Amino acid sequence: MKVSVRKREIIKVASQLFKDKGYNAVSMRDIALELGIKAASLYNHIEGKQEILSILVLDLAKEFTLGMNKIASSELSPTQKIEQLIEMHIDITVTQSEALAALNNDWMHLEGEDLKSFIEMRDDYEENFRSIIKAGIANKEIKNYHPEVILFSILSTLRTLYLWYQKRGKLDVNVLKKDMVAVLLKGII
Amino acid sequence: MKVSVRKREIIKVASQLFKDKGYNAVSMRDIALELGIKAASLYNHIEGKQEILSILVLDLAKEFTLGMNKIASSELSPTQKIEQLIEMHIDITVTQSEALAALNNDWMHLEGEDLKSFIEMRDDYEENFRSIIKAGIANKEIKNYHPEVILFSILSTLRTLYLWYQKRGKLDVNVLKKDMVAVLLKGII
DNA sequence: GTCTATAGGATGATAGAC
DNA sequence: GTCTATCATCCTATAGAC
Repeated sequence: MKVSVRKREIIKVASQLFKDKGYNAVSMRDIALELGIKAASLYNHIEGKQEILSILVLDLAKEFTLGMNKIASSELSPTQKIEQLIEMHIDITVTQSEALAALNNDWMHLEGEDLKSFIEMRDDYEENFRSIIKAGIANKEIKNYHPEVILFSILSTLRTLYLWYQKRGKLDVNVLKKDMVAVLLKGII
Repeated sequence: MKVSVRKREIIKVASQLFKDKGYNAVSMRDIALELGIKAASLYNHIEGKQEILSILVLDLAKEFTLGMNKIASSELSPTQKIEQLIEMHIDITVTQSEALAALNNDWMHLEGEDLKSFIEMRDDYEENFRSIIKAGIANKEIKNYHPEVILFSILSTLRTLYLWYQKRGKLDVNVLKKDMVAVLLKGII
């Protein structure tokens, strides 16, 4: 799995364009133009447009899966696990917001096995998160609301954080983590 | 502003396709196929593909703007205003999830004045929401966290609710409102 | 590693018959 | 109101020269 410098450049440039306009609205010519070369030259480094999307989405999905597995299998309490998950999402948002945009918005344009394996990873991730919440409710650490409402409320905030962090990016990451954990866990009133 | 029955059918079918695949991945031929006619026939009812997107996104944006203006200018407390906003989002999610998907994911494919007026409505909406939160903090009704974190956390949950409601759609709307208001306002622990 | 040239197909939209 | 036929343009990708 060695990836050349040029290939990494292509993926990076493409991810920035995907973030703004979406996978389908970005052409190989757009990507090439940004790199100062012709579209045909891209094919010396990558197999095609699909490969760029697969790398972006699947690499990040694997990173989320690894992080979740580590946290889920730890000895922490449910609440502490959720705190760790929130912090993981914030760290990934700060360092990989472009790939996160592709994962959120363009995963449906994956094809074949790539699409299947993405959906499987996403479903596993949600199932792990759901189990942590349910353990917390059983535990009395977490209030007895509908677990799906809790899961959705936290996940949707974390998943779209990238949209907002770029605009309000001046906010210190540690302040963000502290306030975000507090708002999501303890509410606002 | 009279809209023919056929035109409404076209917009409805298109919105369902846009929701699944995104504006750019849906062709006029796809829309026509779903209606059992040829792509060229669509142009007797609509100006073009762009018009479908404009109607979907701008009509819904205007509905949000109206709802916000009514709530913001009421005599309710900041917390009560936020409750009303949450309920409004849930009602719109339940009745217009396809248009909501377009508003969330495809607004950037609007052009010219339509794009400008959408962005203006969206910014106004957020500014109104922000003011309500700040009034609540000044009021001591709402805890003194970073207002942007509170705003983002609530808005991102409400904006992506349509993604989740379709999957877990069996949940009763009133149960959803009750639990969602509680989770967002009072937290989970 | 980049180029030019081009294949082969999809796209949004129009003209004009029925 | 729908059709067939078609245009002009864009798209991803390949072949082969340099």
